[in-house]
Amino acid sequence: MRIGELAQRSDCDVETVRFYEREGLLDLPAREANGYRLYNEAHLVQLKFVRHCRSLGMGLPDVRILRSFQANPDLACEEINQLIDRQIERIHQQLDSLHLLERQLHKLRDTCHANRKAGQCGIMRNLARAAEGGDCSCHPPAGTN
Amino acid sequence: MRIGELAQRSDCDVETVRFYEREGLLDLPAREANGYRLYNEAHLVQLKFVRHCRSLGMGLPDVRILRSFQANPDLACEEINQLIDRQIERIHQQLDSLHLLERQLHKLRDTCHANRKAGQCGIMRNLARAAEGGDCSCHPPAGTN
DNA sequence: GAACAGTCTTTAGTTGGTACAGGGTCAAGA
DNA sequence: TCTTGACCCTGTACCAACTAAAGACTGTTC
Repeated sequence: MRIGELAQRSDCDVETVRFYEREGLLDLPAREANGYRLYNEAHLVQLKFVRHCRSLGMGLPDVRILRSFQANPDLACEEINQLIDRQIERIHQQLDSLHLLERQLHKLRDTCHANRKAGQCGIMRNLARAAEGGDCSCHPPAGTN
Repeated sequence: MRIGELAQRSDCDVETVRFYEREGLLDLPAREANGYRLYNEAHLVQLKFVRHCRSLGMGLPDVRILRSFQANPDLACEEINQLIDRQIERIHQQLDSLHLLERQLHKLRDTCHANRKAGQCGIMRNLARAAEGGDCSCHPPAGTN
């Protein structure tokens, strides 16, 4: 199949396929006489594998590592487990900081509901107060929660 | 004060200050005879304002908008409220997708605890099965939860 | 033969900075 | 006077993971 069909069957952009090829995440395809890339079912499986890993939030270096484990199935899988554990840890940290951010934004939002002039807006006053070194609603000093 | 002091007092990198200047987020400073930038306290407040907004996850275009409201305090603040509401909505969406990701990664992780060969590793087999079009533990078909 | 879809390579843009390279400035110490 | 070291300057390249576009070629269809 050509690149368009491969991309369509893997729900992936044509440009992205070429990008993965450059990044060494897909085996090089054969070429037709006119230079067009020619893929087989194995390429489709490879590409779906990469997309699946990406959908789990893995970076391309990690995907590359997992691909090397596929190529060498006799290696011990401990590194695979650690790799997944690192993803989980990363997600946890992101969740923590996003939860904090959510609280901060809600506190800030609660300082203005009316439709006032910007100079009287509680949100703007909060942001300005913080910039001048004072306390803001979104980042209250410890113990004031 | 010079750029080094400004950066240090705002807990910000010198390069970042110059970057914000290029991006139009800081008023242009005066220059000493030798070309060094010369800042005043107003610049420090501006910079802290920008950093505070960034710490709330806002993008630079949104910070630019808030700065324009500071410059025009007579404008209606409705747009400010909407801007904050957009941040909150964005955070909510990120939280949702991260929660989903977390569940998926935990399910995947649960398929291998032993130290096996990569070819027998439940994680690798799951990822490979998904790439071949089958069901994986991390993305179970609807209703199989 | 002309339109149009598909493909090719190469290059640049995205976000919010970070990191040089290669040079100038200035005060303190030998 | 020379040198060291800290600071500053501009301009450019780099990061992730694509995305888009320029400019050219191929292939099918009417």
